[in-house]
Parts: sequence; structure tokens; C-alpha cells
Amino acid sequence: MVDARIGKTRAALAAAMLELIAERDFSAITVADIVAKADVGYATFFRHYQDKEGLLFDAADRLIDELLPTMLPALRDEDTRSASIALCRFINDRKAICRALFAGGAEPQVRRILTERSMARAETTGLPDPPGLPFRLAITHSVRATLGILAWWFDEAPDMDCEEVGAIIDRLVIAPVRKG
Amino acid sequence: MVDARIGKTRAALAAAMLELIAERDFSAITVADIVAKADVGYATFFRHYQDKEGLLFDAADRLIDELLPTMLPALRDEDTRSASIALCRFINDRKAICRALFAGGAEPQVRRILTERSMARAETTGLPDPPGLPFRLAITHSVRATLGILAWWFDEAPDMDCEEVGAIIDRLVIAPVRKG
DNA sequence: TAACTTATGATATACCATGTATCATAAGTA
DNA sequence: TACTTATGATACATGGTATATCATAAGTTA
Repeated sequence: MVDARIGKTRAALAAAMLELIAERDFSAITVADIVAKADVGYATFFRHYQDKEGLLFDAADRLIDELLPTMLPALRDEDTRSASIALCRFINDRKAICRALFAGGAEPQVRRILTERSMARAETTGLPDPPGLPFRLAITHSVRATLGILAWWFDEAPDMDCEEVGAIIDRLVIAPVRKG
Repeated sequence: MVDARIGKTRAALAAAMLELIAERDFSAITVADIVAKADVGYATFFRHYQDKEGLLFDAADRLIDELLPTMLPALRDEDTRSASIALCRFINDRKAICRALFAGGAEPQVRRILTERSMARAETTGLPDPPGLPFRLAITHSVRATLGILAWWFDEAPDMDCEEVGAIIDRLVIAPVRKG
């Protein structure tokens, strides 16, 4: 059996990182900040992760695994609006971590991971080519624009409900990509 | 009269920074890198700028001053496609610096400046409210999505001409924001 | 041209964050 | 209970930031 201390330490580090990333820019967070908030020794951090990006990617990877199956139907199904609203509901149910990863100072790094994995998944699951648009542009633009709208939702319109935000994403992002 | 050495030093620093930002991520560039390429003493850098972001913002500010009058007509005029193509022509004529500032590792910082100044200018010049969209969302989304498409153009489709890219920006960004 | 002002280069220095190494100890496993 | 090992504390090397100082060279002014 794996040592229980490992999971405990990693969970403490991840929780501390998410708290900090919600407060300030990712680049302004130091390893010393993270271990202080996690109540973990400084050297211990590097026994688990190569650097603070390693910790970030670990947390982001797990979220993206869950997120992808919810995200891609909007680019495949007929009812794009329902798919967009479903995406917003998924996000809304995991607001804390999504806010930290998508709207915090780590957005560029997380977006890169999400874009790459979306492309890989879109290729293997045979996503239909968007009419009149290069495939890679369609993906990068969809991911970037969607994350931007979600960040706006978190930061400037937290009371807006999933249906409204989903409709906005459908209008501003999904529909223009899908329709020729 | 102002000392000619000042302008010479600042020009050398700006040119060096633009070269470096085109090569690698902004966060991976050190002040020592900049002064080495500019052939300027290390301490001299801090006599002109507080830090490397200060130098970046100085260059970005001057470009944005020129850019804003070309960018906003797309959100005001009737012929949005022509305005989008005009924007691409403007960018194409200043490809080196635009690529460095918009598609390099400093994109988040430059985007923040551009978004703020777009909002300020849109308010003072009385931009028509986008139908069914909060004003701030319309601006942040337009800026973010446009910069994303430009970055894709620079990095993955450098041979595409201004008319094609302008049409894409019009279809993916401007038209969805303008039409209710 | 000469006298001045000042921006610069070189150097030294303090500070902080990263990342590694070591060792005693405490926690978990068998 | 005996073991394995993850941890905390500490020390240390490295590298980037930022400031201070001083002689010099460059530019300005008379």
C-alpha cells in the first residue's frame, strides 16, 4: 500500500496553491508561500514536484480530464446552446477550482494544456471540420474565447446564471465557429 | 535641450527587448539579457525603467496609441468586414513589433493595457452598446479573441493575407458581438 | 574652444527565490 | 514490535533583482 503521508502532503500543497492562485498572479507566488500555507517543509515540495508549474499542471490535468467530455459536444452536437449551458453548469459545480485555474494568474499555462488536449481528443473522436476555418484555429479560438467569457463571469458577473452565460458562449463562440 | 544619450539608450533597450520577446517567453528574459543585447550597462537599465515590465509597457503604449483608432471602427461602423481587414493591414505593416507584443510571452500584460484603453476610448467616443451584451464583456471578449486570432496568424499561418484574416476576425469576433 | 553638466560603465553589495544535500525524527507499514 | 520511508530543519550553491558609488566619457552651454 502507498504511504498515506504522500497523499496528505500533496493535497495540502494543491489546496494551498489554489487558495494563492485565487489571490494573486501565478508568477507572483513563491514556493515558500505555498509551503507556508500548506504547513509543509520547503524541501518537501521538491520531493513531489519539479517546480510550482508541476504542481499547477497536476491539478489542471485532473480537472481537464473531467472537463473535456463536457466541452467538446458543443463543437459536435446539433443543439449547441444546450451543450454550452451544460458546460456552464459543470463549471458552476466546481467554481472554486475552475476560478483558480481559468480566471487566475495561471490562465495562460492552463489554457495551453486545455488547448493541446482538446486538439488531441478532437482528432481521435473525429470532430467534424468547421466550415471555412482551419482546424487548429477553430480549437484555439474556441478554448481561448470560452475561457475569457468564463473569467468575465467569475470576476464581473458572478450572479449571472448558467443559462445566460451558456447562451452568451453559444452566441459569441460556438455558433460563429460552427456556421459557415 | 534633452540629452541625446537618453534617447539612444532607451531606443537600444527597446530594440533589444523586442528581439528577445520574439525569441522566447517574456518571463524567461532577464534584465541582463536585455542590456547585453543592447550593449548597455546593467545599472543603466534601472535609471530608465523600474523593471522589465516598465520597458515593455512603454513600447506597448506607443503602439496602442496608433492602434486604437484602427481597431475601434470595427465595433462602430457599418462595414465591419472592411474595418477588420484594415486592422489586419495595420498589423501587417508593423508585423515585428505586433508579433512581439501580441503573440509573445507578454501577451497577458499587453492585452490588459489594450483592454483598459479600449474601454476608456469606447466610453469617450460614444460607442453604441452591443445588443444583448454587457459593455465590458463585449470589449474584453473582442480584444482577447482578436489577439488570439492574430497570434494564430503569426505563428501558424504567416502566409495568409490580410483579406482572409480580416474576414475570419469579422466572422468569429466582430459580427457575433454586433448582431443581436 | 573651453567649462560645465550629466548619463554612462564598472564594480561592489544586499537581498530574495530556486533547487539540492544531509540527517535526525516521526509517521506509516508489515 | 521492527522495519521502512516521508518529513522537517538546516545549510548551501546558484542566479536574478535592485541599489549605491565613483571615475569617465559624452553631450550641452557659454
